[in-house]
Amino acid sequence: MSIISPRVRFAPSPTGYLHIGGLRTALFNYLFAKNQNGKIILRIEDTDRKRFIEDAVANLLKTLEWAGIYFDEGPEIGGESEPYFQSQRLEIYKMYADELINKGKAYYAFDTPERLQQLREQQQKLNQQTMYDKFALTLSEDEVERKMENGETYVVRLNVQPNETIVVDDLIRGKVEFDTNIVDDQVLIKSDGFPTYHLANVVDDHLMGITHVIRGEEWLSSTPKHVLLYEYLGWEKPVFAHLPLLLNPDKSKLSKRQGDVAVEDYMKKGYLKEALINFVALLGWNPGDEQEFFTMGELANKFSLERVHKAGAVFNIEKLNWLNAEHLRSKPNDELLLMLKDELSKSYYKDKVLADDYLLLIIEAMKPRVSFVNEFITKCTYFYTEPTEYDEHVIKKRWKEDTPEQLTKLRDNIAQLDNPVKEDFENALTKTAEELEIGKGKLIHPVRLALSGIGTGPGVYDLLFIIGKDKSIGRIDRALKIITIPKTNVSE
RNA sequence: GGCGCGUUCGUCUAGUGGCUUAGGACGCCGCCCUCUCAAGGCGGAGAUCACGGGUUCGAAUCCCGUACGCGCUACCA
Repeated sequence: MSIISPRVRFAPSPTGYLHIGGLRTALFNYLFAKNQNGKIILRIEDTDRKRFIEDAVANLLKTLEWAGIYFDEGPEIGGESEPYFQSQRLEIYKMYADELINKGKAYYAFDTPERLQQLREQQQKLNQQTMYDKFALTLSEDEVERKMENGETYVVRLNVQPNETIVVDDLIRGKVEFDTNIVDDQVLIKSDGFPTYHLANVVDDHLMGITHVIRGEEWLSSTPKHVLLYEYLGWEKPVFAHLPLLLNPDKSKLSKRQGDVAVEDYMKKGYLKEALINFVALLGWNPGDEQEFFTMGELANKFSLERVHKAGAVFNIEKLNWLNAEHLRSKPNDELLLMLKDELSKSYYKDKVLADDYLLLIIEAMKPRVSFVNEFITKCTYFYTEPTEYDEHVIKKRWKEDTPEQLTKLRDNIAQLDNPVKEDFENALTKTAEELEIGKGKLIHPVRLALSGIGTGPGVYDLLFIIGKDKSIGRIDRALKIITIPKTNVSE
């Protein structure tokens, strides 16, 4: 006898892109499966024909793969529970709907949308829960048969038995009770023959051997319907775990308008998958100790549903940015090189020929100063092109009356260097300062300005070495020509 | 309106009756390091634990109520 290893599923509907909340749900399912040595299945819930979107599935698959979430079974992978598209499982749902009808647990209904609408409005006016009034149950068998023969459109509805209490035992929230008097006779099969989510997800979860249903909290309210379905069909229920929602800064459910919600948006903005995964994992889950930086493997090792908490979490971009920088810094330089080259090929400097060794020097120098890969370019354009203008504030602060003379001297000393390394530049600068009997700062800041055009960045000796002797001299000469001393800088 | 869920620093969170003068992280501020900016190190401000009642010798932690927020309330998922 062996303990049944868990089987979980991620069951998105193909809406065209992967929502960040969907990524979180997928991730928690994935981490749970990995942690428990179980299997994770991808199932496409495409039962809404009105919302069919071309290429949505391909997109979903691509994004999930980018994120590093891999499935044991699903579209393109296959598995013992094929097919994994609900739209290809229509006969199965029909079969179980028939079984429910035969058991008296479901029934045909022929109501017009207009009548349903009216009913709803009436109930709302009376401050009642809006739900179907079981009118179709008053029809005689003959009437039903006649209507069917006439080809009237119909739906199949769940026949909820009144005056019962349904207890949903949720792993995260504990026992949640519902009164069946306010559980609606949910449509199971729509008039187009497609099942609704409620029927399809229960049937598939059972047939696919799903042991744990891990999904967003928005499903908690309809779980009693699912529980009823399991009971009416005589099936064992899975364990339910409803995840807290991801929220906008104003605490409403995370949505467009208030920021990016598609995983692809974050891909495009240059976020690392490692950072996004790490960040999203920490939204609603914590390891119980003080670790914040995680790799996917570490997450899988430590993950447990018991440590998922109940309240919704605001998506806090600042922390994501910090994690992105952390993950970026944790990467080896040769990996960053590949990423930088890719970024470069899409940039203004795409036609520039740059040696790997040169780029590696930039990476080394800029690594602690960037949060995103593209900042290896945008925060230090002076490594790719000569500065054309010089920061006025820096000129005002650092470029004094005697600066040109001092810089010229430094330039001359540098010119004498033969194949200099970083230390040679440092020695040259120290020597110049001594000869001039001035502090090194008098030279350092103007040189930086001349080389980079700005007042911040890596150490000047690094700058000199990376940019190189000849180009450095050229830039100093150019700065000497262009920068004029503002009146306020003239001493006395 | 009905039903359900939730509520600890601005944000993510620790906390499961005494270990808590409520801990950590992001962000913010300061100091150190230092040629600048970062990174790093150190420190600081920041939460009457939504509110009101209980229970208890003792409650952020248990119970009840209220408020607020959110979700669901479709032949969407």
